[in-house]
Amino acid sequence: MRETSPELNERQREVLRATIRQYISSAEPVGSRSIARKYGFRLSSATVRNVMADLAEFGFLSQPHTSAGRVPTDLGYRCYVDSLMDPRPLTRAEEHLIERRFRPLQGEVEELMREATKLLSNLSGSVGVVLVPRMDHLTVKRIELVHLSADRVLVILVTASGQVHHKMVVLDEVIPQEELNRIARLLNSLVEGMSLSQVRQLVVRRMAEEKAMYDALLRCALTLGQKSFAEEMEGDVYIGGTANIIQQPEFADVEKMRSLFAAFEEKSKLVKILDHCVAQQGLTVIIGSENAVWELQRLSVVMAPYWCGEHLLGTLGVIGPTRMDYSKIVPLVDYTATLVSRSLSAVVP
Amino acid sequence: MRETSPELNERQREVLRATIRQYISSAEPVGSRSIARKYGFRLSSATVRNVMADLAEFGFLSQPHTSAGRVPTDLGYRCYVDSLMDPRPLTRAEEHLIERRFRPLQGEVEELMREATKLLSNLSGSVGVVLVPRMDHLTVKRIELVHLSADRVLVILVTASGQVHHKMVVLDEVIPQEELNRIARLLNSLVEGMSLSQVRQLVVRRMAEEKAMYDALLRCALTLGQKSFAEEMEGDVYIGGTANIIQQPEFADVEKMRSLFAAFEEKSKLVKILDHCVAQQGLTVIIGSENAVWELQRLSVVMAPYWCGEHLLGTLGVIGPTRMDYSKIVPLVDYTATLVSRSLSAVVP
DNA sequence: TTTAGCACTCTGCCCGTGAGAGTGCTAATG
DNA sequence: CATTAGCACTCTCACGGGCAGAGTGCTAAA
Repeated sequence: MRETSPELNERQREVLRATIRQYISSAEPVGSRSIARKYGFRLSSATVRNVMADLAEFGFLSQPHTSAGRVPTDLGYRCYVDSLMDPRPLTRAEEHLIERRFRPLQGEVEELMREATKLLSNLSGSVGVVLVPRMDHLTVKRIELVHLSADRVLVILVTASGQVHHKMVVLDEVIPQEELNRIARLLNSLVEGMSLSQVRQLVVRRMAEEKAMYDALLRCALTLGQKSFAEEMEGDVYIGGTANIIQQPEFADVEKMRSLFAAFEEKSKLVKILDHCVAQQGLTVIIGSENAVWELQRLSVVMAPYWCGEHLLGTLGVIGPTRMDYSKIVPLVDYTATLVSRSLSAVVP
Repeated sequence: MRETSPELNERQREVLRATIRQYISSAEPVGSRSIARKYGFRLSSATVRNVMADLAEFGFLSQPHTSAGRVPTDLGYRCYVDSLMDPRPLTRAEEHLIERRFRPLQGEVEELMREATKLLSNLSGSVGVVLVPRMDHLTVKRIELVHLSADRVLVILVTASGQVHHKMVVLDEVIPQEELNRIARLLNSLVEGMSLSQVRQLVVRRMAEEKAMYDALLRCALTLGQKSFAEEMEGDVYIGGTANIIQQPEFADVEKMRSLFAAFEEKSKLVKILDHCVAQQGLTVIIGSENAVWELQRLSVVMAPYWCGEHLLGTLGVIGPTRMDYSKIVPLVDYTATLVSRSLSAVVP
């Protein structure tokens, strides 16, 4: 791989584009003849052969073995995605399909996420994922406390976007439900509208102020708050359409596939990718070996962030073989992210 | 298949048992020689051969082709599970492992379920599932109402076992949070301690009594209750270790595998099995073609119910190839169900 | 009733062969 | 000088024969 990839002339670009398109649809090494024919006979196979040899030397194409056709490298795909492909926008029908499926889910956040993975996987033929990252900048709508048993309290947190999280907290002392209600009221008046990270700061700060300690109720509230929100809430991952990836010819290798599915189950692995992807604030394509997670080395990821109002909430997208149809999937992910953002933002006025 | 399977003599039983054991561990057709050798030379291969021919005629064994070894049929496994195998109890170490992993999860129901699928899949080498069926007979601990936006209210339901469910309800009128709090208090006083199906009945009955309609608050409460609990809450399914099943040699067929994974994603399919399984009130083994869901025809299911107090909550178990190690997995599922029940029952005193 | 022996069958593997696809190189062409 | 036609070469893959191995079923002997 070279530091500055050499700029290609028009013909080289044409040949590379045609080769990759062909390979994406056929999954088989493509020879010079079939490319030459695609050109409408304007070039002979021999010429194309020469061009392809150049492209192979640049590192955009490779041969499985001498005297086989050419296959795109990750670098080739990168070039294709960055400057060669022309995105094929969704059809009206597809847009309507997506819209129709999202419409009835206004405010049902979990359902919305699940539906998004389904849509993404169905329309792309790959795996759809939706990532809800650490929720530090979600705003708190309300906190409820429910007395479960002697020393156990269930803390329920509702965010402005309608998500519900709960956590069980074990207390040192027994607090009856009546008292819990008072504490909840106090807690709500303190934190409503704040982001979670602000809440965490607030709790720490107020705990430090010793004068707070004279108010038993406040002390209780702060202790509870600390126990509930001390640790960062880890992100959630929705995933759908894993069955799709089994068919892909690149997954004949059973062991590769096993480790891939194991990775899908281990959510933390997927959150890793997210971090890489939230950094850039727009649609991102990660191709094969560019991926930090080794189980995904043979896969590509197309992800786009989605928003709730002006808060970045998470990212969603598609995981599939590097040989995926980028020109179709990129607009799909883009549009889905837009619609999910719109749905989420509609709830908080 | 015969109506009354012929009772086998001791030798036939011995041979069948040895054959199935051998096949379970090797996954290859087993010949008469290897069985004869296992016997400690008490029988010649020729004799075993005759016995196996009988067993094949009875339908307990079959041959992939003439002059190959024998393979157990579903009927053969059935016989093995019912009367041939001797369950191999968990080792102390395994029991402790399970106990240790469950102990810190007292009351964290969702976590407990997830951990159970992990344990089941790890220790069995197959897929672990936990099914929480329609929750009609869960008792209500508390209901909370949170005002989300103008006409949207989030209804949060906490069960006695510590599960949290929520649902968004769209109202015809705007109800401020203050009012919601009053409604919630009323609702709680009405339904605390009832089962969900009782709540549903109550709401219907009270709605019918016209006199209730004069009390605006009560009317609101009932309307809300109806909207929240009208439809049966469908069961939830936790599933883990799907990666395990990929390695199994019986899943070389890609299309079979794809449809299987699609079935795993479609939870409703799995709930079907549950129904079949809750009917019998103990540990159940469903073998291959006995299964009603066609995607699972080549698989076996070992499931056991678990309880919260004296209420049957759901079932959990293992899905794997028919060639699974029943004598180990049956005790595993049994013990796991016992421990999950104990954990769940510990919360509600 | 059990066992030894034997002929038979079916699979899986190795290996050589040949067709097919595609390349790289060279020389001819516009 | 870029392009093309031609050709020898290489590599894969599918096919088929041959062979070893495993296992059976049957028969006859113990």
